[in-house]
Amino acid sequence: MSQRFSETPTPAPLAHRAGDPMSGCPVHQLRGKLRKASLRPTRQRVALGWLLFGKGDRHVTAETLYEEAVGMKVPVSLATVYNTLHQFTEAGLLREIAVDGARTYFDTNVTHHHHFLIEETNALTDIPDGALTVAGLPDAPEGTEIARVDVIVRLRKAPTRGRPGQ
Amino acid sequence: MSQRFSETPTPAPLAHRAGDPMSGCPVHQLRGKLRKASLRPTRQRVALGWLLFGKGDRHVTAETLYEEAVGMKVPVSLATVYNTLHQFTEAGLLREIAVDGARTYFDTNVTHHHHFLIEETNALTDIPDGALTVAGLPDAPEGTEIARVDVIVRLRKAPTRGRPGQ
DNA sequence: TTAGATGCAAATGGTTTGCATGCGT
DNA sequence: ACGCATGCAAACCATTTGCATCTAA
Repeated sequence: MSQRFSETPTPAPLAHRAGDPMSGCPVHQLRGKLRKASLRPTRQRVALGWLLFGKGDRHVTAETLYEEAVGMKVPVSLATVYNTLHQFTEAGLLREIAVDGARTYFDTNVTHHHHFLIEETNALTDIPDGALTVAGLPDAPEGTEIARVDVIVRLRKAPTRGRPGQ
Repeated sequence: MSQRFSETPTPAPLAHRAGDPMSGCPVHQLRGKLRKASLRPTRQRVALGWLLFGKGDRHVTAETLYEEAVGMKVPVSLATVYNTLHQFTEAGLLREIAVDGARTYFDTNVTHHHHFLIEETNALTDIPDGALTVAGLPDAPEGTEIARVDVIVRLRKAPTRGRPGQ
């Protein structure tokens, strides 16, 4: 829900009004964001950025975002979506998450947090920050340091109780 | 290090002497294991089982195991390795782990435990059981229950200190 | 103008699948 | 002998890459 652009000084975050990705002032913020990351604010990068950062925390795959862009009449190719997602990730604007062997997810929430994974649909959700902590981490093997701790809570449909299982 | 065949009544686990996968009595245990899982103890299943369970806890990929088998002169095809790994997993003899978007790992340690992932080499290690615990799990979204909690501790090479970084 | 970005299509790499043959029971 | 298991090669799918074209600066 809350935006987490820890680096954006401007009080108003990106969300402005949904609609034409090219209108309004938030686009300027976006262009700034991109510039700061040494990424030219091209048409497709701005459009994808708009889709990604314009409506709160999201978990997308390349395919997902591509179809969304196509649906919004944004002219972009799948290859560019992949490129852009990776460039955004390198720039720290996105976080890459690999939970199942197949798809790769990108999370617009780059703060430290963990995830629910609904096993049936492969849907990914943020675990509300706060409570969850990992205790008793053993020390990293020598010569290494801990880069990150990822917790995936795998959810399955609860056992048939009131309603018939599907 | 320790074997974890909680269901095997025999005191001596599988390890016997490394060498011909077809010799000795441990093979009988293996055949029994397979039978119990309704898997015909065929030459390649027994051989792969031997490779997997004959030397303590392991993390393999299909490719890894395939090459090991080929190296041991075990006649097996890659497709069969994939099949076998999945069948063993369904039978509860292996645990499947997806940490990066690419390969899938299989862990011979099916007890509840977590993993180190060395980012540079993509090597996977068990985190010594015990200390590590996850606290403050939020309740699962309605209609779902927690199937499993996976913790991946990503390690990166420690910052250059004594010796030059590579 | 010019370096960098995009689009397309072909290449890649891990994994799966179909079907003829082989082997455990 | 029967039927599942195996092997091979082709199919698959997400992702990457090469290269010609385009575009932001």
